[in-house]
Order: sequence, then C-alpha cells, then structure tokens
Amino acid sequence: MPRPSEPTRERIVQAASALFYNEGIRRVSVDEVAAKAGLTKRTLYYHFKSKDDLVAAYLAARDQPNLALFRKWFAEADGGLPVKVEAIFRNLARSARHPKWKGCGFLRTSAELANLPGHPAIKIGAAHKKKFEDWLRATFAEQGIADPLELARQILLLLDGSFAVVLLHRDASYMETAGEAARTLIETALKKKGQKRGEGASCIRATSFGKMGR
Amino acid sequence: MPRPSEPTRERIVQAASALFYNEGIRRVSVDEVAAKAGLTKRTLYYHFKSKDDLVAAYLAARDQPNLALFRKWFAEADGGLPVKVEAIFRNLARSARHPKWKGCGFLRTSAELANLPGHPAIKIGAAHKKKFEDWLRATFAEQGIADPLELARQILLLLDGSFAVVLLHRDASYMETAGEAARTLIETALKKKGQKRGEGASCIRATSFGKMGR
DNA sequence: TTGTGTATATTCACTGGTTAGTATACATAG
DNA sequence: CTATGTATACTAACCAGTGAATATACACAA
Repeated sequence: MPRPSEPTRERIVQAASALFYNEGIRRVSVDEVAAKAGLTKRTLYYHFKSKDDLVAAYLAARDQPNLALFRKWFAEADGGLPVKVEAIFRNLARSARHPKWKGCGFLRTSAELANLPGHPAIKIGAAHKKKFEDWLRATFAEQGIADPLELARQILLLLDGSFAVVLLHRDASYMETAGEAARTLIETALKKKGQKRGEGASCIRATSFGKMGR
Repeated sequence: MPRPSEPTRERIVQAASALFYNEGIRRVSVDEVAAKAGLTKRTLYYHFKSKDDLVAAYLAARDQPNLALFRKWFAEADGGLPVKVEAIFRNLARSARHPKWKGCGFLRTSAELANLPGHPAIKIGAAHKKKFEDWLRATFAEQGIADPLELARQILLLLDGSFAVVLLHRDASYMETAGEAARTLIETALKKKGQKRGEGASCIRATSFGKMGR
C-alpha cells in the first residue's frame, strides 16, 4: 500500500527524533528507527539517502518549534526585559525536571559528532543557535541596549551552559541560577544604556555601538 | 614479556584518552584502543573489566591535570579577582583555537551517555565539575563575596556554556565574551559585598548569606 | 648456583550479535 | 504500463567480550 509518502517521511522523522534524543545518535541503529516507525529499513532508505541525512532531518524538525517555544515563554511573561528573559530559564527548569529530559538535542548532537565538523546536522544546530542569538539581539536592540549582540551572546552562553550543567548533575536548579545571572547582566546593560557621557539623557537611537561582537 | 604492568595500564589510558576525546566514546572500538596502545584486545581486558570501565578511567585521568591547569591560569594572572577569572577564559580561548580542540571531554561524554545517568564516567565528570565549583566558591568566599556559591555557579555556567557554544560554532571568540560576562557578574557581586544595609561598613564576616544556592 | 612453583601478564583465535547500506522483486495508483 | 513506494533477503564489515594456552619474573628450595 503506497501513497502515504509525506506522512510516511514525517513518521520516520518522529521515530528518529524520539530515539536519537533519548538514546543518542550512534547508539540508535537505522533498523531501530525503521521498526519504531513501523516499516522496513529499505523503505526508510527510500526516503533518506543515509543515516547522516536522517540525523540532519531530526534536528531540522526541532528547529522552528524550539524557537517558537522560547519566544512564547518570553512573550507570555509580563514584566520588564529581565523578567521576560528570566521566564525562559524558569520554564526551561520546569522542562528539565521531567524525567525524560535529556538536555538540548542540538548541543548533544554536536558533542557526539564533534569529530565530523562539517556534518550537516551540526550545521543545522549551529544555524538554530544563531537564529536564537539573533532574535535576542534584535529584542535587546529594540530596547536600546548599548551592545545588543554582546548581551545576546552572554545570555546564550548561560542558556547553553545550563543545558550542559543540568544534564551532567541532573539538578535543574542551575537553570534558575542561570536566570539570575542573566538578570544581572541585563540590568547592568540597561544601566549602561542610560549614561551618555557629556550631555543629558536622550535615550533615542542608543541602539548599537561600543565594542564589536564577533 | 610481562612485568611492565602499571606502565601498560597507563599506556592504555593514554591511547583511550586520545581516541575517545578525538572521536567520541561510541565511535571508538576497544580494538582500536588496543591497537593504538600496541597490544591485544585480550590484554586490555586483563587491565579493564569492560569498555565502560575504560571510559571511566579516561575521564578519571583528566580530572586532576585539568583542575591544576585552571588554578595555574588563575594564579599566574596578576590583577584583581575579575582579571584572574577572566584569565581562565582567555587561556581557554587560546586552547580552543588549536585545530585538534574538541570541547570539554567531561561534558561531551555526559552528552553522549545521557541515556545512562548512573554511568561511572558521568559520576566522575560530575565530581570533576563539582570540584571546580567548590574551588571557585572557596576562592570567592576568601574575598568576602556575599554569596560565593551562587557566584561560583554562575561562572561555571559561563564556562561550560562557552565549551558547548565554541564547539558548535567553532568560534573561540565566545570564550572571551564569556570572560566579559564573568567580569560583570564578579564586579556586581563585589559591589554587593560593600553595602550592608542599615549601619556603617564592617566588611568582616560578610561571607555568606542571602538566598540559598542549590 | 640451580631447579621449580606460582601469580602476573600477554597472545591467538573465536563467538554471537549488530551494523549501514543494497540487489532484487513486488505491489499499487494513475 | 509506468512512477512511486514497500518488503524480503542479503552483504561485508564491525564489535564487545571470552576460552584456552603461554610466557615471564620472582620467591623459595635444594
């Protein structure tokens, strides 16, 4: 019975995602993915040209939903900039306490495939994190933060750091610690925003200057 | 020709370390480790009861040297507390620019073996990071920082975050960004140290209070 | 000095199982 | 009858771990 096609591909990605995230890339065989998807390995290889291709699809499928979730957590929190960013860490802590949580799929994949720097899955992971960084940067720029890219990267470092540390220690409270560090960094940046040396206030167009990022 | 014994075990760990760090745990077979060490797999299994045992030995061998290096970087930098901590990030950035650098072995192992939470290698990794955290905490406590544990954890989050991010993007400049964030956090904590609300100064025994850590 | 036993250390050859990927044939829809 | 999709059955390599034999160093006895 052919003809499902796109649903089939989707089903394979779903199966692969669950297995790769829970067990790790190299731990999971293509046979296992096929079995979980309820079809033969040969069929899987009709839709994906290799296991590497499948791994890339696994991360690609996580890209948009993941970003959307972060933005939602940010938007839903009512309060100033520090509170909204802290909300991300708070919600993340809540996720991390679920027993099946196993860290960030992008980071774990890049750690496992660190010997293959050009791997398509790693490129997808890097692009994903860059999108998040850029969204943060734009958000901070709107608020007139002096060096929005610098601050965005600092927050991202705390975020990815908390993924790594919480996974290692299985202690989600580090997420809240990261949230507090983020608040401190944002408040410091907000203070810098106000002080234009020389003349008076005039916060308008205080968007981006100072030491460059990358 | 028997009788090397301890040297042999050491040689196996050296071979395992190079391979596991460069290629990943599950990527590397016991045969490869034995071959690199210049002996038979059966001999390897005389010294280690399983591959998991070997993985644990790989991380155990990295524990002390790694901590010693961080402490050396800290001690050698002349300047105040922020400068000394930043020196760690600066030196780390230098390491990370070497082409063979592939992140933090402890973090990468915990990411790869995330499906085996009780694995001995993960316990060793967790203990390693705790030691570093505790050394930082003690160092901050000596300086009269108000909540030294909180600050130590914040710095640790930046450190491990920079491992993860730099590995993903292959851009060591994030290490320096992390160092600047660390400086901001430390300076903020140092300012808090001075202000006792109510009466006058008296910085003595201003060691630890405020919201608890863990 | 010489013979002998024993724990230590090492090797060869093997097993049972797994793995990514494929050759070939078959089924269904349009 | 031809595109698309699926399944059976296979390959060739790899992999963690083991059984059985062996070689060496050293302690001790003669």
